[in-house]
Parts: sequence; structure tokens; C-alpha cells
Amino acid sequence: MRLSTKGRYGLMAMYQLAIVYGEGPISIKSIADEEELSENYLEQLFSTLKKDGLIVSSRGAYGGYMLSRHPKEITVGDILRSLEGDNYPAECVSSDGFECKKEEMCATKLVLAKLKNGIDQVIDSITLQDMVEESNTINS
Amino acid sequence: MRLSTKGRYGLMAMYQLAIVYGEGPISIKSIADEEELSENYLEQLFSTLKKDGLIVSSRGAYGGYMLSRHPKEITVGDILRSLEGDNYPAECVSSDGFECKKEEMCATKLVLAKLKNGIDQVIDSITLQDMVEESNTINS
DNA sequence: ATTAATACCAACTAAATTACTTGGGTTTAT
DNA sequence: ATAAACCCAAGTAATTTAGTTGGTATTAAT
Repeated sequence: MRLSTKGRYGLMAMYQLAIVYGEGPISIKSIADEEELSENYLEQLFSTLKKDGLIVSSRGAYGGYMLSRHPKEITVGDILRSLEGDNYPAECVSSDGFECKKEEMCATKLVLAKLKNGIDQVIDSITLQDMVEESNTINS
Repeated sequence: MRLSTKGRYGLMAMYQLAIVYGEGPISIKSIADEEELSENYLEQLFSTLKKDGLIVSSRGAYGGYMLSRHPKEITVGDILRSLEGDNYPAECVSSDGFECKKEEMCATKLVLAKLKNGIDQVIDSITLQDMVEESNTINS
């Protein structure tokens, strides 16, 4: 039940974008340097995040990426679902159309559904804005 | 952020043990048949669950496995942590001694800690007894 | 005593997933 | 014209998952 590096790196990178929100685009390279991540790997994650409308890009020199909307309008859930998919904590309770063989609601499925709900409660309630504000509080 | 088959099969099997709690041991084979799982694979899971004191076994003919204590004394969290380990949703907030390179509390770590907390809240609040009772409610 | 049913155990393996890397191309400010 | 960036597809090494294989040890029933 672990997050992959996609989700983790994605969160870290989106947090960096949130910090500089409103100041124009920043490059993958600067984020990769800041967080000590692979530039090319981050690129793949950004491609996914862009496809899902969470960030926008501008090409050419002095180009880069920006959040597509205000940090308070982007949740951790938006980011994790974009990068990790919607199939947690198990296929049988995922919202992407899968159905387990036995159609009935089994005891285990009920537990997994509650777990999914608990996870969603947390990740959908935290925005990038919250992350920035809390981080400021801690480092003051 | 998906549960592996270990956690999922383990839950299913422990639920079967909970249903027959108090009626003596039942064999891996009967559970494997009931839930359509590999007998040898289940065996490995039971070995782990036994090591962690959640089940007890009796060997020889008419032997098998039983819960080590009352279903209301065993939580979903006990089972999942036994089979899947304690390193969710990421190493940097796991309770198994790992520490990430940057010692400081970063924004992402804070989020992951909240997520871990949310997950624990759910899985530690559901007992095998709850699973049995809820399942009875549904099928009546 | 023999047999059948069971738990116990270690090592092997195929498939899938993860976490990248490689090697390009395209766009744009200067 | 150049350099700095995004864009894109394919390849790959390492790890993890999900088992399988092939045994041994124990015990109830006969």
C-alpha cells in the first residue's frame, strides 16, 4: 500500500510550482535540481499532469510550467489520482470501471471500500495552498 | 497505492477463520477452495500470520488453523501490517525505523503523515467481528 | 503399523511493475 | 543563429509480485 515515486515526486514538484504561483513559468530543470530528481523522469510526470489539466506549459527559452489554477483549487487527490491512477486500494473498489468476478458485496470488499473512502477524505481535503501555508508555519 | 494480493487474500482468509471461530481448526485447503486461491500461496501468508501471533495451528490429520483470539480482538490493521508491512504510504513516514535523507519535515512528508494517519484510523477501527456482523446484516 | 490428511519449509521462477535512460524532435526569447 | 526549454516514443535494468515446485514432519483414524 505504498505510493510510487510518481506520486511522491509529483507532490514534491507540484509543491514547488505552488510556491512560485503567479510568478510565471519555471523549468523542469530547476525543480529537478531543487528536489534532486531525474529531469527526464520528471518530464514524464509533468506530461501526465498537463494532460489532466493541472499544469500548463510554455515552450522555448525561458519557458516552463505553471499551475493551471490557484493552489487552493488543486488538491493532493487531484495530483495522486492523475499520477497513480484511480485503482486504490484495490481494483474491486476502484472507480475506473473494473468489477470483480463475484458481483456480490463481500466482507472484504466492504472493508476496502471504507479504506478507499478514508484515503479520499484525506487527500481531497488537502490543497497545495494548505501545503505552502503549513510549511511556512513550521519554518517560522 | 494498491494492496497486494497478500493483504487482500489474507483478509479474505482471516474472515473465513472468523466465521468458524470456536469450532476448531480448519484446513488451508478448505479456505483455498472456498475463496478460489492457491493453496501453497495461502500457506505462505498463514506462516506470516502465525509468526505474528494472529493465528494458531494444529498439525496432522484433522488439523488446521484457528484465530489465536476472539475476532473482536483482531483488527484489519493487525492483518494488513502483518502481511504488507508497515511502510505505507511511503518509507519516510513508516514506523519501521527508516529516515529520509533530509531530516527536516518537508511539506510532502507532512501530507504523507496525514495520509498514514487516515489509513490507520480506518484499518485499526475495523475488527474481524465487525466484518462478520456487517456481512450478516447485508445477507439477511 | 499403515495410511491419509494435514501443517511446515525453502528455493525457484515467470510475469508485471517501477523507475528510470536514451535519443531524438520542436518551439521561442534573445 | 543559438541556447534554453518543452515534447515524445522507445528501450531497459532492477525490483516486486504472485505464485510454483518439491519436499519433510506430524497426527487422527483405521
